[in-house]
Amino acid sequence: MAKPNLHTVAAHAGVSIATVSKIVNGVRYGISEATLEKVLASVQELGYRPNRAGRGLRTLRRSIIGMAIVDPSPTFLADPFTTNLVAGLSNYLSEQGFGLLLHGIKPKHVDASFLVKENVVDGLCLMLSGSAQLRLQNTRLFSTLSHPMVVFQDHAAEGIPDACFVNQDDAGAARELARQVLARKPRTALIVIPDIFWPAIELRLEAFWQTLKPAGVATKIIRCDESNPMAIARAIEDAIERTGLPDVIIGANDKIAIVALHLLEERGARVPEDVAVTGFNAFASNDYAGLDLTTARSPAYEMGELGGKLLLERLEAGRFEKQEYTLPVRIVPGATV
Amino acid sequence: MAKPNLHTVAAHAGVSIATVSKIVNGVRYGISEATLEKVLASVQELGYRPNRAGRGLRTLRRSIIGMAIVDPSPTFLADPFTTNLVAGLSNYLSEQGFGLLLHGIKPKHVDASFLVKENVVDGLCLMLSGSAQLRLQNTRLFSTLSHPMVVFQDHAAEGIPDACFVNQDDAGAARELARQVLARKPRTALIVIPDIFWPAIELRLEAFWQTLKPAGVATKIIRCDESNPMAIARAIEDAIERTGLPDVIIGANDKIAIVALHLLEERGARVPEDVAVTGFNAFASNDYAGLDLTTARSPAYEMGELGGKLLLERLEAGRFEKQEYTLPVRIVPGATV
DNA sequence: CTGAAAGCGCTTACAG
DNA sequence: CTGAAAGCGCTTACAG
Repeated sequence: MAKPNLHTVAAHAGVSIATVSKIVNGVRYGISEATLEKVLASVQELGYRPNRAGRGLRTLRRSIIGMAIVDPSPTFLADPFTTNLVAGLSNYLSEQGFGLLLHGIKPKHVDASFLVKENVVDGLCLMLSGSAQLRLQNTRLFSTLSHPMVVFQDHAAEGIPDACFVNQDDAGAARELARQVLARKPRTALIVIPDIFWPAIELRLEAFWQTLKPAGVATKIIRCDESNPMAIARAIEDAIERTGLPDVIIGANDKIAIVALHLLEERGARVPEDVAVTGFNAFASNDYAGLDLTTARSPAYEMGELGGKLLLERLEAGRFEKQEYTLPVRIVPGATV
Repeated sequence: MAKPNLHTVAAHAGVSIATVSKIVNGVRYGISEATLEKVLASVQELGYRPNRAGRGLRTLRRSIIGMAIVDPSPTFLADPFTTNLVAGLSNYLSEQGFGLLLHGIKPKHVDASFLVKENVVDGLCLMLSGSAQLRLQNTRLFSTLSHPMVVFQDHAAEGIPDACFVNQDDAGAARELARQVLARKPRTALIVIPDIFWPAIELRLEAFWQTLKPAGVATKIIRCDESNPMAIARAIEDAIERTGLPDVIIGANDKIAIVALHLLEERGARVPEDVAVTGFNAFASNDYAGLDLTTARSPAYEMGELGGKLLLERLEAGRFEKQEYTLPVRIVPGATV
C-alpha cells in the first residue's frame, strides 16, 4: 500500500489539501472544530506523515544540518572529543526538530562528498584535521557552498564569510597545566603529541612551549601515532633512551598520558616524585583507567550544543551575531603533578 | 546571490533544463559534444549543485538513511560499540552517495522523534536498549512507518515485516569465554552486568549461566551503573563483602572488567591465580589501559557496513534476502584467565 | 540530438 | 471558515 499523502488524507476527510496542510502544521485559527476533528481522525487512521521533500521544496528549508568530520581515519568517531561533540549537537538539533547528517570525509576526498556536490542541508558544521594550510583550503571549499557554517576547533580566517568558530580554551588550559607543572621546578620536559595535525593540539603545544621555555625548562617535543598505544610507548621509550628520564611528561591528550603512566610504572619511576605527568581532554571514558591523572576536562558536549544553537539562530536571523566563541576548559587536579 | 538552479544553468548555457538535468546526472548518450561542454562550463562557472529536495520529490528517493539509537543516556554515542558501528555504517553509505541521519532518542520519546513523525528517509537502522517488551513495542512502532529496517543487536520477532536483523555472536563468544574459564576449575563466579537492559548483554548472561551452571559453579549476578566506574567498583566490593572473593569475575563488557582488575590489584589479589577475569567487546580504545585482558573482539564496524549494504540492496531489490545475520566474535586470549 | 510538459508532495497568499 | 491555484527544483517519457 502506497504511503498516504495530502491528497489521500484530504479525500478521506472530505476537505481540500490546503486545509489538511494547515491542520498538520498546527495552524488552528480559522478552522472549525468539526473540520479539525475529521482531519485529525483521517491523519490518524491513514497513518499520514508529511513528506519532508515536498515541504522542503516548497519552503526551501530542509531542517537538516550536515556535520562533516574531515579525518584520515575510517573510525573518525573513535575520539571521545568528537563523540561528545556530535552527541551534544545531535541532541540539540533533535529537540528543535532538525536532523543531523553525519559524514566522515578523508582530507583528500572533500570535493567528492555529497555534502559538497549536492545541495542537501540548511547549514554545515565542520571539524577538520590537517595542516593549517590544508584546513584553510578545505574550509574555503565548504564556504563556496554558501551554507552558513559552524567550524569547531579552528580559528577565524580571511575570506570565510557567514561562518562562526566555536572553540574550547585549549591555550588557556594548557598554560594553566604548564604553570602547575612549573611549581615542581622541572629542568627537563617531554611533550608528546599525535602525528596527525589537529589545530587544538597545535594550540596546546604552543601554550606549553611558551610557558615552559621562559622558565628555563629544556623542552623536547615528539610525535607519535596516538591511535596505537604501542606506538606511543615506543616513541616515549625512544626519547627516554636518548635523553634520559624527563622531569615532566606532557601528553597532548589523556590517551597519551595514560600510556606514559603505565610505562613509567613498568620502569619503576615514581609519579609525580620522579616524573610528573599531565593529560588533556578528560572524558568519563578515561575514568575507567583508575588513574588520578592531572588533566583538563573538555566541554565537547556543550560545544556541540552551542554550535547547533548558533546555527539555528543564524538560520532565523540571517547572520551570525559573533564570529567566535571560546568555552572554558576546567583543570582537573590529580595526583600526577 | 541566490543559489543557481536548473533554470539558471540552462539560461546561462542556452539550452533547456531537461538537457542540463541529463548532463548533471551523467547521461551521455544523445548529447552532442558541443552541448556537453557548454553545459559543463556553465555548471562550473555558476557553481551549480543539484537540490536534493527537488530530485527527491520527483524520484521519491531521498538517498538518506536514518539511524535511531534508543538509549536513555544523552551521550548515546559514548560506547565504543555504537561508535564503531555508526562509523562503519556511515562510511559505507557515504561511498554509495547516501547520507546518514543520526538520531539518539530516549526510550519514552520515540513517538516524538521526527524520524517517526515525518517521512524523511528511505530506510531505517535501529539500535534499541530496554527490556525485550519495550524494545518490541518500539520496533513495532518504527515498523508501522513502512520503511525497510535493519535492526542491530536484536532478534527477529513476529509482526515486523520488511526488516533484517544484524547481530554479533554474543552467545557463542560468551560460551567460549566461559569454557576457557572452566579450565581453571572455579567453584564460584561473579557476573557483573549493566543495569540498563541491552539485548546483547542478556544473551551473554544467558550463555555464561548455561555454561557455568551445569559445571557446578556457584554463580552470582550483580547489576551496576556501568557509566560510572565508582559505581561498578562499589557493586563489586559489596558482592565480595557479602560472599567473599569469587574464583572468577566475568564482566559483561571491558569497562567492567577493567574496573574489576584495578580493584583486585588494590586488594592484593593475584590475577589469574586467585581470581580470573574476563571482559567482552574489546575495542582499540581499551588497549590504552595497558591490561592484557582475556576478552572478545566485537565486529561492530563490520556490522555497520553490513547493515548499510543490506539496506541499500533491499532498496534495490524490493525485499531482504535473509532475515537475520550473525557475525562471528573473535576471542582475544589474554593473561587474566 | 533537444526541449516542452507533466507531475512528485507540499505551503501560502488570496479569493470567496 | 474553506479551497483553487501557483510554484518550489527536479526527472522522464515522449514528440519533434
